[in-house]
Amino acid sequence: MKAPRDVPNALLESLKSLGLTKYEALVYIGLLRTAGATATEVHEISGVPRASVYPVLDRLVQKELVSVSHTTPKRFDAVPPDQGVENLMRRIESDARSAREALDVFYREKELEGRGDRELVWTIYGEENIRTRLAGMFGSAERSVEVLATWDILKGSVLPLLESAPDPVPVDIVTERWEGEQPSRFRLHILPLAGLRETRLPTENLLPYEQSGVFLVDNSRALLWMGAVDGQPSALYSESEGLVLFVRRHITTVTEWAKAAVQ
Amino acid sequence: MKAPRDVPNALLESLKSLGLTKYEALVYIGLLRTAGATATEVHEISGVPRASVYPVLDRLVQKELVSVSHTTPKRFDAVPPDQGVENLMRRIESDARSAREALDVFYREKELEGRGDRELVWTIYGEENIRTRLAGMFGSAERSVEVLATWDILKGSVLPLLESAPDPVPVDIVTERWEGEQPSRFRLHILPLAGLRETRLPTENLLPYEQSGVFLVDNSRALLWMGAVDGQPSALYSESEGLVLFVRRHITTVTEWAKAAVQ
DNA sequence: TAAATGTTGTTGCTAATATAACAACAAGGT
DNA sequence: ACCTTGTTGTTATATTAGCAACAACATTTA
Repeated sequence: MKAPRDVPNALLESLKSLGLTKYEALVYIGLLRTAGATATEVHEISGVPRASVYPVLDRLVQKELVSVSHTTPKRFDAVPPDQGVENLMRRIESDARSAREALDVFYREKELEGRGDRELVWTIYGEENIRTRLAGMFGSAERSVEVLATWDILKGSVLPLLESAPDPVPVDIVTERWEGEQPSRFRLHILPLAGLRETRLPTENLLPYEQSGVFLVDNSRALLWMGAVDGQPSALYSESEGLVLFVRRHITTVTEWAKAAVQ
Repeated sequence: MKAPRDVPNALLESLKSLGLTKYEALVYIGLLRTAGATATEVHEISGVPRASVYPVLDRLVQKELVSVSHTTPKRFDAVPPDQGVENLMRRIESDARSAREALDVFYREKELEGRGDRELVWTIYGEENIRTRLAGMFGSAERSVEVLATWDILKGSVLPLLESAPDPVPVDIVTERWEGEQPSRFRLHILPLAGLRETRLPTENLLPYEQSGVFLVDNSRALLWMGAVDGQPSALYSESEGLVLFVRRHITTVTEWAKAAVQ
């Protein structure tokens, strides 16, 4: 009989987050390695106590991960991984749907009451969240959109979002280089960094980071993309006068430097 | 201050299966209903003990469900439900991917060793699983495919699968009616049930069920679709001589009856 | 200014619950 | 008589939930 050869811990964790317990995972994996095992064999292969194997198998059948024979003793067989994982995901996705709907009810209530976060500075974690916020900012712009960011960030994450800015609103972009054709939709300001290096201007402070940038909309809402600190990128968002003013000045200053350098 | 108004239990369960604990769910929901709450306010709104609120908020930030302000005291805000649920699903889907890959490794090992389930009868639960098995049967057919099933099951689940049968293999279908054009790819045998009713033949035993059918491939592999017993449909699958013979005779008999009735 | 009060954020401990593991046994087959 | 299957109840163990106490700091009051 096969040994209850041990299972990578990462796999157990993954299966747990798909809704299986440790035993369910072990039994399913054990069954994948055999064809039609009895409960006792399942116990031997998976290392799960024999008595626990019965309820576990019941649950796995319920979850559409194993099928049962009609012999006595019963024999069990695993559904192929693709199929099985899909069966699990179906349940989870349906949960996600209903959760989303129920949560929206709560969320809508808040929308009515005005937002009181005008003076606060928020930290946003995760690129997805940052991009969503940026899209919201650009989409609701009424007078101006100003972007000062490294090319990598523009290319990878920001440019598609800028499309959502309303047409009449001017979009200023300051960056250190541009690949591909220069779009007429935006007002581009390229910083000749290579050239600047040779002047005595403090170029290291111009665009000193990889993957960073500042974004200002309507002179009233600012977002600071801080790049990846500990794995996932984070950003600051604020509508406070202070931070907006800071960003306002920062962009102006850099643009002025750029002009000076070109001359 | 808002009351910790209670939360539908189904929602808590859904969020749990997305990987949140009860507290995490309560705090997230509480935050959805406010704009920028301090830890203490979160405690008041969600009903979660104040001391527990801090670690819970940490975890929610980690999971990209809430953002933090930079004030003292810190203020917390929830990301919108759509976004939040999507962030959770991203983790789960990545787990699903890695689990599928890891499981496949185990599964492949078994593929090599010949299948020893020739004499067994398997119960398959869930329409998805049944259809997968049927697709496998049809796809690997070498000499014959025979189908005896009610029209509802054919139309809803089986016909698309039959396309996967190799071209030279003859496909016989026996059913009680046919909507749409009759495909030349299959040999159709329509049972004039309405007419049969008036004879003294035991028509009730011909196609007595809703949503049922039998499938036979190469005279060696049979599947009995048993319809929905307790919610989800189930089926028997077997390569055993006994069951195959039974199905063989069943199909033949019904076909003969049909001929007799037409005459 | 100093004491009183209140709030934030931490730490460590206890209670409740879900999961895991074991022991014992009835039913049936050899 | 023996072995195996399947069931039941009981005991550990881990995770989650809940509580109490406190240091740090800010705000109020005498």
